[in-house]
Amino acid sequence: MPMNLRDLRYLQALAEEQHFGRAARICNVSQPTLSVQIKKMEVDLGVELVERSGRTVILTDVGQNILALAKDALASIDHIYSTAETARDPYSGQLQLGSIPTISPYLIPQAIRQSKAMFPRLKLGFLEDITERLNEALLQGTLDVAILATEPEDPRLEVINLYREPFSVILPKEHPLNETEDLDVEDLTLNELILLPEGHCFRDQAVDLCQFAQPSALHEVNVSSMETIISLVAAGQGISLIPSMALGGRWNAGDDVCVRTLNHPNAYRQINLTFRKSTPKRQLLDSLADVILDSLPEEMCAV
Amino acid sequence: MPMNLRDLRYLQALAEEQHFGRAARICNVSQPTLSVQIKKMEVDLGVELVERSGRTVILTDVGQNILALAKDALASIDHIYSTAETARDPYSGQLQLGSIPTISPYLIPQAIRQSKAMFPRLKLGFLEDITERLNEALLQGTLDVAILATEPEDPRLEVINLYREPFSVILPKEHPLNETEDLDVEDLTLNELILLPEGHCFRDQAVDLCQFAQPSALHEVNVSSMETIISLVAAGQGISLIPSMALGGRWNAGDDVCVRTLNHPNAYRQINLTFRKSTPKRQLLDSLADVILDSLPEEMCAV
DNA sequence: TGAGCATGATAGATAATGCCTATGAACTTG
DNA sequence: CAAGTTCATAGGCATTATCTATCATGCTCA
Repeated sequence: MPMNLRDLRYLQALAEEQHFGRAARICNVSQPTLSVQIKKMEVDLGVELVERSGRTVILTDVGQNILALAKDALASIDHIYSTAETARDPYSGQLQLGSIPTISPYLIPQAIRQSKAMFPRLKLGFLEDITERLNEALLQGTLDVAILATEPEDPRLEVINLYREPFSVILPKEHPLNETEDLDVEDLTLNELILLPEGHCFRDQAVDLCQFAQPSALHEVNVSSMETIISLVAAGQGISLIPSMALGGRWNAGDDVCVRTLNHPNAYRQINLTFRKSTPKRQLLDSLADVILDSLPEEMCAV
Repeated sequence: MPMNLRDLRYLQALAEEQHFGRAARICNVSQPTLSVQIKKMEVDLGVELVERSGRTVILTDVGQNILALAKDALASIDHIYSTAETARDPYSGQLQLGSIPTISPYLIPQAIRQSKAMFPRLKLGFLEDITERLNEALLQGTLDVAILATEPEDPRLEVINLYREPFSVILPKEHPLNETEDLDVEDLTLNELILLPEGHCFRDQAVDLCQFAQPSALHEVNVSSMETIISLVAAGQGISLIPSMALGGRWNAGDDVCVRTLNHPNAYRQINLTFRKSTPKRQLLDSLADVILDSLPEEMCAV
């Protein structure tokens, strides 16, 4: 009586529910069935997987370790089914797409609309989060692809380049810098600059670009969207760097903010699709890249 | 009829043998059994896994992809059993140990002898190769631990520091440099130096240390062991850098070579144990590190 | 303290699944 | 074209998972 994938699912459910009856219901089997199978695993492996002492069912240390491996195995199995589905029709199945907050509002709506038109059989899921957590989700398999502005560090990940997005400086209407001809990085002073909080890759890139002596002395503003920052600038609270697409159409709008370009060769970020090298959806992702590039505004230059 | 771990093993055997009958024999089942189960997988997944056309059985593209995932799943299952065994007795089971050529001859024999004494229930396997392939084997799960002189790049790997091993310069008996008081890095000239070929981390570290303007102009010698290099130096063919342990007892031996220390703060390498963060054998590895340190010659300083 | 309830373990019957032997079909080869 | 390989199919058998019913344990609260 060797171990079985079903048993691993039972173990996973039991760990989540901490309750034999509920776990069994989730697995659509009776409680004795689940109890017997767990017991069988314990005999087979020669270790105790769950502590039945007291009211709550808890996994033992070994149980925890084995559960982690069980999840790996089950993830591989899920990938097998997903691979098969993708092979039957590369443009069908599930695709979980992630994106960072400084990209999603300006790119995702159109991209999703276009994708639905181009890939009608595809079930598209979406998740917004910061780069670090999106990378984790990619590696874990929760996500199939993410739109990011940084190169992946993990060797299991790969990219398709999409486009370069220039950085723009935004200033209040009445700001003295509006008089200067060419706007330089040195003109952006540390105590005027409003940036997104830690964790956002755009903040790191802006700080990198400006090469502040004491970046830790930056005025902290706890905002979570570029839109809020634009409002703050419009209200005369400071100046900011923003990715060009966050401007929407406001290139020289009659708003309360002025938009200026920055005189620096590295004042841009490279946007790309990041995904697992081992993904079976490579063909779909190539097409997705095309679709995204098609939905770009004129100002962005594909690279 | 959901997929089964046994089915995955059948698929693996079939891919290896490219023959239903032989694959079945390896799996200890009859040929029809294997045929039926493969067929069932194909129906379940809705894709063709093997091409039966002609004399040879070949996996389809999808089959190849799915096989790779199947191997991942099976590896996780193996790890589950290994984890259970390790939990029953941390000092039992299998341990696959790897090491690079510039370490193994001087460390492994004693280390293995001591380990066998300290962990009598442990089945110890050994593999010598260059760093790159050992790292791959670690990630793939073929290897449990490797003794390396470089920090791992992959985030899934972790280290236990063992000791610092100084570099020594070896010179022929009659070499002019034997007259100089303090031996400096600059004294080692590019056209005299004999190093191991590309791929050996010790070569890279030696080149790094010397900071040659044109490292590509190095005189190439296709030797595969430090011992050969020592012989070449003894024969007056050049000079070399070697890790101290490669000297054995020959610190100031009556050989044909002179051993000198190098006047440079970075003239050493950090030796450590590298292993998967997720290993269940952490406790054993900590003990193994102690055993290895105990078996070191006096000159090495544990760090 | 003891009845009642919740929870997991056990037992025996039943259904599903995988396996084997025997045999058939297709293709290769001499 | 006949013989030999090789894989697929069929039908019976054995194993295994599952179910319902029931028991054992321990907690809760009057």
